[in-house]
Amino acid sequence: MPEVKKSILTIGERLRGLREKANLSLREVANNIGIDTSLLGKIERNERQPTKDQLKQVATFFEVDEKLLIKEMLSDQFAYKIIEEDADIETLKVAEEKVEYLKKHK
Amino acid sequence: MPEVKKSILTIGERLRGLREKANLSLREVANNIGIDTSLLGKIERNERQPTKDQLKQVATFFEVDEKLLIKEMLSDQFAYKIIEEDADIETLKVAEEKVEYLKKHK
DNA sequence: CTTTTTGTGGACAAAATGCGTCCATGAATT
DNA sequence: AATTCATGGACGCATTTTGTCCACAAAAAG
Repeated sequence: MPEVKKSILTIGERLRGLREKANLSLREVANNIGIDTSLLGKIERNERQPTKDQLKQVATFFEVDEKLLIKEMLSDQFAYKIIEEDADIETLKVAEEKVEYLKKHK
Repeated sequence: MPEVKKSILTIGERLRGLREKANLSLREVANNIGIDTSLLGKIERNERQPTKDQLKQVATFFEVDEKLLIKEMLSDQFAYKIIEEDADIETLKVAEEKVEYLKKHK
């Protein structure tokens, strides 16, 4: 039973990975999802954040789960925020509790 | 040994709690920390987000730990984002991994 | 060696987001 | 009645972020 290597990737790195695995140029992908070449490049370098719609397009194009991409992106945002604010990592656990609490109490 | 009741509070609710426990009006607190009465009210109702500076002022005024307030605020933001995007709660765990990863690899 | 393709990046306009203020209103307090 | 208090809408303003255009350099293709 082979070990699954679980790599930590930013959303940009993941998108670039998908594109390179498919051996496509920025322009080819950008055209297909209807955005500027330069913009896609920036997204892959995490200089721009993909909109929900762009993520959806990419997901369909590469046939990957959109929810997964969203998870990748949000976790990026959270992680950067924690580091940027020099906040305790426990903040994320508190957030978990709050989510559960909020889901229970409407 | 008494159980400590651990309540789930938003940053706004917590600030309001502090103020009401001290029996002060919005204006009294707002004047002291140098912001508009209406703004403080909105902050307590989570209609506005306190800036870092405002949080610091509040912390000194009520003599509470500033870091704690920040944690309260950030976890709010994360939780609301998760719910708003209808994202998996596991997103927060991924974020944790990323924080640890980023801290290790500079 | 020249031409084309590819990715990067800067500058900038446009759009979006969010803060803070002013003011009106209604409820509560005195 | 008069004052204090909290709420909330409307709006200006500043900051942030998106998206585009264009130029440039490296790499690939011919």
